[in-house]
Amino acid sequence: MSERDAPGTREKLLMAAFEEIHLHGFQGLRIDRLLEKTGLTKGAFYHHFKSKKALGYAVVDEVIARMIHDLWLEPLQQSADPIDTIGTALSRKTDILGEDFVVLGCPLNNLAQEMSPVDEGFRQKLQTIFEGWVREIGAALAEGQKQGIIRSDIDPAEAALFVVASFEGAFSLAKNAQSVRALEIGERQLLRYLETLRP
Amino acid sequence: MSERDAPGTREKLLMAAFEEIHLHGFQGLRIDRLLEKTGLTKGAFYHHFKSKKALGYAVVDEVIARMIHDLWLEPLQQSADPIDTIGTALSRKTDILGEDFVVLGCPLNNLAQEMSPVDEGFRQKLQTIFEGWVREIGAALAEGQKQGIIRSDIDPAEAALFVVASFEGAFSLAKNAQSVRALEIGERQLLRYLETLRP
DNA sequence: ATACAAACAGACTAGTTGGTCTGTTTAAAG
DNA sequence: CTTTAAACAGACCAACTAGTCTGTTTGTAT
Repeated sequence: MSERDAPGTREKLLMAAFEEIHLHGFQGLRIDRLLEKTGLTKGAFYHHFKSKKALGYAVVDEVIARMIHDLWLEPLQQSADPIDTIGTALSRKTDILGEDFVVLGCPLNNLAQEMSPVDEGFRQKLQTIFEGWVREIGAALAEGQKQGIIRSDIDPAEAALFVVASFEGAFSLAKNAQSVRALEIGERQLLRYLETLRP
Repeated sequence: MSERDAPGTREKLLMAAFEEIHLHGFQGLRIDRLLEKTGLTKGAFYHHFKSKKALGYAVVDEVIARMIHDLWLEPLQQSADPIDTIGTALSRKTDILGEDFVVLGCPLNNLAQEMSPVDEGFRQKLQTIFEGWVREIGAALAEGQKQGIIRSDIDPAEAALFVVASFEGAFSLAKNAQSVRALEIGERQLLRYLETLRP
């Protein structure tokens, strides 16, 4: 148990920063509060991160990107039926994340809404994540078309974007209403839409 | 042409504040920049508004609420076919508002995402607007059911929430992508969903 | 004309916050 | 055991910004 643990300290700052950003947004993130929360000091922080913005970028690259990957992209990889996979991915959200998490909004979309007009670097990083997300769903739908379990007259890329858009929209409404209800309704109606993609 | 025009000055501040909030968010709104933009001074501002927050509340109540009303609620009132009305309302957005407006995001959703976790007063005001919006679409769909032009086995309230959620979600993606494309795709797929509500 | 209150003008203040800078401690190599 | 650089500690700084406060101007009622 060494007192000095560079990778551990960095990770602690990253995770605490993710929580604080989820709670207050990036601009609402206070370095002092972060240090109080982690029990660290300015010296430690600025040793690991060049600036507050650099911390934000790291949260996007290392925390949020991985989260989307684990919850959405990974399950879609080995999937027989994309519609089923999306359906279970959707319904699992509320269970895994919990109501307290949900009413804070989607971390990806929160940051995108807040920072994309303010900082081009944030925007590009977040856009990359969105694009990858849509691309993978689109690919899964296209694969479904090949297998004949999805109608051939729909555009997989457009349908994929709609899935992400609807999900994020319902998440937004849930956040503002401070209730998971909107997200649940959104999921139900989104599944209804997805079923219309079957032959 | 009087120099002193209280209602005019207030209106000028309101509209400029709306633009600045649309550009930078409420927390990114700078009073000094607002005054520079309007050619007014601190004295004028704090004569008309008790605080920055009071200005924000006024923008929500008087600018954003009216905007939703004019673009969504009004058209739905005298409407024979709600699905058609929603469809034209959707497609008109890009035309009326223009690309420059669209890539800044939906003013309502922007503010909701930013402020609902930060300030309960904002959250409640914005929630009231969202609820009214969903309620009116739901009422139009229910009326459509009565007339037999919409399936009776769907829940109008849930479908209405999904319409708003999808629209806002697509708007969000468009904002982050800095392109109207996502919004157009979202509209197209949303219309596809809406058509499945017909008998 | 005069009084008076509303409508401003603008210098100044106080609190906040990201970032810096000097100095100290730990770990690991030689 | 020394040495050296990474890993901290924490006081301090400088910039920014909402809000205040005193004073001035304008419209208007009497």
